[in-house]
Amino acid sequence: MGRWEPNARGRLAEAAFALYAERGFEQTTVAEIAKRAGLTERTFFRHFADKREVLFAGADALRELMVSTVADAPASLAPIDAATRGLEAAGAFIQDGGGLAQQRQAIIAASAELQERELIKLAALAAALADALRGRGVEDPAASLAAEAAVAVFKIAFDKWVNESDPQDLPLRIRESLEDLKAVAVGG
Amino acid sequence: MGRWEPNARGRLAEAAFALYAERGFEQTTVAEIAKRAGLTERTFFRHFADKREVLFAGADALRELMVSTVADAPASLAPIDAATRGLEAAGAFIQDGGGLAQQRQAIIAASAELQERELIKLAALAAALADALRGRGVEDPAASLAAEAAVAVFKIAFDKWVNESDPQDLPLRIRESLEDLKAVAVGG
DNA sequence: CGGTCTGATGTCAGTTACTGCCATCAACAT
DNA sequence: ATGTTGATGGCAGTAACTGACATCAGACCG
Repeated sequence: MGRWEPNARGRLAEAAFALYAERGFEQTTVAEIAKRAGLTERTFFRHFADKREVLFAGADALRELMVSTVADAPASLAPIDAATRGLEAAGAFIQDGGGLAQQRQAIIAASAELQERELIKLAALAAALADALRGRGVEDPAASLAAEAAVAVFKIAFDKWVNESDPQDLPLRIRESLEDLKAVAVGG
Repeated sequence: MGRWEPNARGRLAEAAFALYAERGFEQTTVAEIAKRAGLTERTFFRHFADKREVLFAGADALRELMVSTVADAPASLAPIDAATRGLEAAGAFIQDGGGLAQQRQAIIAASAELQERELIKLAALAAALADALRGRGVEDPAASLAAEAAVAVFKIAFDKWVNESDPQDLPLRIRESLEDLKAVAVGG
């Protein structure tokens, strides 16, 4: 047996998640999280850059999944459709999380601070998607606009999906929202 | 002469702006801002909710301008075009700010914290635009999608404009970006 | 003219997020 | 055995905020 219980990071994340859900993000102190995980405040900050970041630990992996999906999408696809393939892949992943996304969303929805962090993660996602599109030979501003539009589609689709009583097919909601956007964009 | 120098709020904003520009946002303390304005830290927090908010004091007025412009736009306009009218009005206002927008943007671009705040202001803007569109009889999800797409257009257009050596016609850039988005959206 | 009230500010103590620095000590390598 | 390493603890310090109370010029009132 090691000197310490294993998986300190996981225990911290679990404790934080539980406490944020119970009392809300602002009403939870890092000291409480650490105590619940059997660790100290200092150790929390060695594993997570700040009190918010613990809820966004998976964002990098999700972004990489989206980027590689876009990179591997058929070259025949238009930029907006290629970007949406990335969203669908992420959507399928999120959906298989066993309700974690819903709990996480409830926590975030209750805190303006957490919404700020969520938004900057989505902005980073848009930037990464734009990069991936440029890698497919799409020029700016089309690449940036397609990426931003795709993220908007994702936001709307996720919001619809997460508020369903029994969230089912997120990739489908994404495709639906993309069609809605196309209809809206032709507009006048 | 009054008991205190007049316009405490304005002096605080000016001091904050100058210090953020000189040393950067994170390297500036609220105590320094207050001292430069001839006031105390406590007074700063009576005028501004937090250290970031001082840079976003005008956001409400800008949002109201956009919302009322959308509400007053010709009923014949498609949702995305009505929303863009709101953006153009805001763009004209920003452009008349005498270079303030450029300085402000340079400060924000240098700080992740400030970018987070900027993004949540833009999200609030999208929500307000969606409301205004619903007031025009546009149903969801078209209202939300048009609003999100419009804000994406604004982001791209503003970014292009602010990085020009001699920023000229922001409303024009917005119209150009809207056309680009329409071209991108028809896609596949 | 004198009293009272108000609103903007000051003062101060307290909480909490976060950081830097050094100590500890099991596990591992040599 | 001995040295090194890596994850953790402990502790002091900074700075963003917050709540409670004091102050006092000017307005208002009689």
